[in-house]
Amino acid sequence: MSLKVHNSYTRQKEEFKSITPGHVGMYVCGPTVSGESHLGHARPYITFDIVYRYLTYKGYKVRYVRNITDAGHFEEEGKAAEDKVGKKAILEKLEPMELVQKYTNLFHWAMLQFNCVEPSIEPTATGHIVEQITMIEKILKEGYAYVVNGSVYFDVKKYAASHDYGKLSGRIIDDLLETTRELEGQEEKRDRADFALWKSAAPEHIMRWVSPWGEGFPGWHIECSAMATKYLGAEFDIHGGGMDLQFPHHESEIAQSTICNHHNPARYWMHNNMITINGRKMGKSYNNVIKLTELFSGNHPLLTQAFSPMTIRFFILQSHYRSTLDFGSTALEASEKAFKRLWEAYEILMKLTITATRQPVLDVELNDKIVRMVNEFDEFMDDDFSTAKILANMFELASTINSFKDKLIDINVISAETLALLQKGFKTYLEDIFGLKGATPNSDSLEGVMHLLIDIRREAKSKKDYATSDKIRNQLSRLGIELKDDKDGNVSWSNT
RNA sequence: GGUCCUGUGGCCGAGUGGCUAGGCAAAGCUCUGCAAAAGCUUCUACAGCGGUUCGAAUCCGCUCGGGACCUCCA
Repeated sequence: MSLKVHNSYTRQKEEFKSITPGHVGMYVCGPTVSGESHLGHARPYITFDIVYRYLTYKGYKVRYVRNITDAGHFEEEGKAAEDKVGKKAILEKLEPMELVQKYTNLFHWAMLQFNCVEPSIEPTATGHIVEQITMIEKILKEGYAYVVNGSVYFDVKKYAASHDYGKLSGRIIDDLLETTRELEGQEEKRDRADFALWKSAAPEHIMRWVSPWGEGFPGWHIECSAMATKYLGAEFDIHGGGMDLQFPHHESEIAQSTICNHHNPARYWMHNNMITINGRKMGKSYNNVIKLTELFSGNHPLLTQAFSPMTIRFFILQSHYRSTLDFGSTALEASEKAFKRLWEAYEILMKLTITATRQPVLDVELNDKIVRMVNEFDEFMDDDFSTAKILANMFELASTINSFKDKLIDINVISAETLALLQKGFKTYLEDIFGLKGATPNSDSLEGVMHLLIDIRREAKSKKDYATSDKIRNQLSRLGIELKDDKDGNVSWSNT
């Protein structure tokens, strides 16, 4: 079976073939650590975490590079240059690097909560100023950039004359060149479509570096090109990021890298869609963001309760990464319940064993159905990472699993091989590929206490002392522990 | 204004022209001391109008609605 990936560059699903057999180089645009991450940011990191995990599952050795943007860029190109990081730092009376550190730590904490695998390399923009300057010099030498007042701009018009500028984002170069909209302070640029490779720093600009063109700071797009080139080479396999980065960020990256390295940088461009609220993109400019800390604590007017990182992760997995996903408290509540049910079924599944002592009578139809549905996991995943379809199959299988447990269906009607396949399929997908986790295991002492309480309750019930038995059940419920009377007389329990 | 995406049942969401996605909610039933959990059943939708086709949620056209990008943006 071969993996098919939707390539934004060609707007088609293409068979994935890595440049170096057995190896994959993947670059994903990481966070700008000048503020707290919100729900929208979680999507690419979780999406590409799944991509990374799946490629690994398929046997590839993946070098996953995700940058940290810690260099302050201009707030709005052309306007009085102001350092995003630096400006806020003054307000908060912090060193820029102190601020950067704080939000980097917070970001790492969030990634840990989401159970995202750490990237192989997590380079910072400030740590690669030299590489960026070197790259700009190369572009200048090639004749595709020009210097004005200590700033360097990329000559888009010249590039477009011989290259396909706008292909990735579906932009028409003439439109870009002819757009009548006037922005202030654009006089330096020869053309409106040009973008900065290096910006001369105004005196109040805190973050600044010495360069051949004077003190300044790198343009927004160059860091990704420089770091991707350094760690993945002139041509690598996958470049990922949010759809909103397609233009101008990724388009510019292609232009820079192509001139510098004489190579289209990435074979496959993957873009995740946005998370929306009431149909509108979640973003700072819309003032509708829900920070991850707010999500985890439930401390936000739009939230009815706190939501765990795994609920969020599951929520994201239930849709396809290229579709918009509409956030809502009710939608998250649904995901929370669904995930709980699925995970409990998974735990039950892992404890199931074939118990037949004599030759079992196989239910061929059920066997085949289970085998087919589990085998579809890979099939769906190969089809541009259709995680939602896999979950749909899992829910159908969950009913069967629960029926096995409740003895509504005799476990012995399926073969040991089928059960093993089912167990392996669930484990591999839920844990290894989807990166989901159940609650942290309970301590031995709590297990012991629960055992005792369940025992006392059973005794009370046998004496028809329902006052006592209900008291135990209700008090535990208040503590967030749910008792479940199983069909076979056993009592199981779970933290809610 | 330009470029592009999108409109699925109460809600969230899969959907490659023909076969019930799935989840949550709701209702009924089974089980249960009661409940919860679990299982089973019900709710059969594709914005509107035309067209192509034996057959369309899926292709084409128009209309209406929503959104993204064109500026920092996941």
